[in-house]
Amino acid sequence: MELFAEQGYGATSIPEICARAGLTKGAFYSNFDSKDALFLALMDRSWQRRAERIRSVLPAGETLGRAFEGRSALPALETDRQWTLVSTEFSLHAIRRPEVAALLVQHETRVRSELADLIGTSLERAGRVPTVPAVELARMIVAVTEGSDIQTLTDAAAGAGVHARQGQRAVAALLRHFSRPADAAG
Amino acid sequence: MELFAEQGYGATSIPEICARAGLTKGAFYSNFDSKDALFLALMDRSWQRRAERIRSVLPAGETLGRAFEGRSALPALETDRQWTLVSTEFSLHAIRRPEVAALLVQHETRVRSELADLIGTSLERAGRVPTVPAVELARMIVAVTEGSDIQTLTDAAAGAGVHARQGQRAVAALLRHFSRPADAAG
DNA sequence: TGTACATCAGTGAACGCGCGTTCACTGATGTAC
DNA sequence: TGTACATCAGTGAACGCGCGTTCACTGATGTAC
Repeated sequence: MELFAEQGYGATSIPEICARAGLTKGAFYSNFDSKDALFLALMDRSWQRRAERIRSVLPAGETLGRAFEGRSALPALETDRQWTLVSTEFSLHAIRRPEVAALLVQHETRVRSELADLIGTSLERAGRVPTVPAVELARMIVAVTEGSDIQTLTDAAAGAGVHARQGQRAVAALLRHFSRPADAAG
Repeated sequence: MELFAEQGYGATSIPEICARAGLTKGAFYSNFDSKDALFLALMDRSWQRRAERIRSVLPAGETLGRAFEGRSALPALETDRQWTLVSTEFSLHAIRRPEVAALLVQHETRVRSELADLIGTSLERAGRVPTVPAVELARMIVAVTEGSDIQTLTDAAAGAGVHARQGQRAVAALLRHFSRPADAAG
């Protein structure tokens, strides 16, 4: 993960990975068929970890963009440089390889449906109901979050003023725009 | 561009580039100092072309998400596979190299300010005014568009049902949420 | 128009190095009796 | 507890190949007179 984040997937060689892991190349091939197989295994583990982290953090409190003056409860997950770099790289990898894309879509579908539940709960707690299917709302929220994360990291790398809050503002806007008070008409 | 889109930047070798271009490796080194230098030159040209295309398409009509029942005029730029792959790859590249990030931020700043003008014009035509600085709105719109483009390409690669319109809906929502009728109070 | 020279993008051979991959092996750990 | 064998993650040497980079060169195009 460190090397893929620092240098990119394609630019990282198997010998480099082995050196960083403190193992020989033989050990690599006794565990994985190829660099691709390692990438898949790595992402699978990362997905599980991230899912756990999201599950443990999200219901806690901290609102994401304070969508409804603190009454909604989608907490912000701060931009994680390594995760953003590697998972974006993996998305590109998947777009190029249909069989990998299928795995990624499967994972994203799971994440979105969990997030949709959470959005439903949050809105409900704020006395609102979604006006589009919650999974579609989840999809838009993920899109704007990922796009913002890359912007944030680019600005940070350039030493430019960081606009980290903007992603959260956009998420709050989407939550509000695609929901209405529970007692009002659609 | 073809090779970078198909295989990724890091995974593409200079001899491959030369073979595709029908030139020898010597010719490569007589034109560029390194693969990085080629990437920069390529992006610079792509940025100019894309800027021209945006300028020529945007004022035409076709609304982006039909934000205000056709009265606003931000046309949709359909997702361009090669551009999305290569420019995302370039963003990752920039995040890893501060001096490249500076160039990218410079370009993005230019694009955002042009887009901000366009947003201002579009809203005005719809009898509305932005409630946040138009460049911030532009930033959010770019974020959600780029995030959606990657989702769209991933879904397409997996053969899953495509949700290409969702990015546009989100953009429309942001435009509406961060503006108000020109004659009403802020 | 014709000759002489300058320029310079592109050639192609050469180099050493690190790549991906294979494979016979070692040696620590687990199991059987 | 002690001995014999099985397992298997990891070793390290070996291989041929393609990589990035250099460099003396060619030959088409442009300029001077």
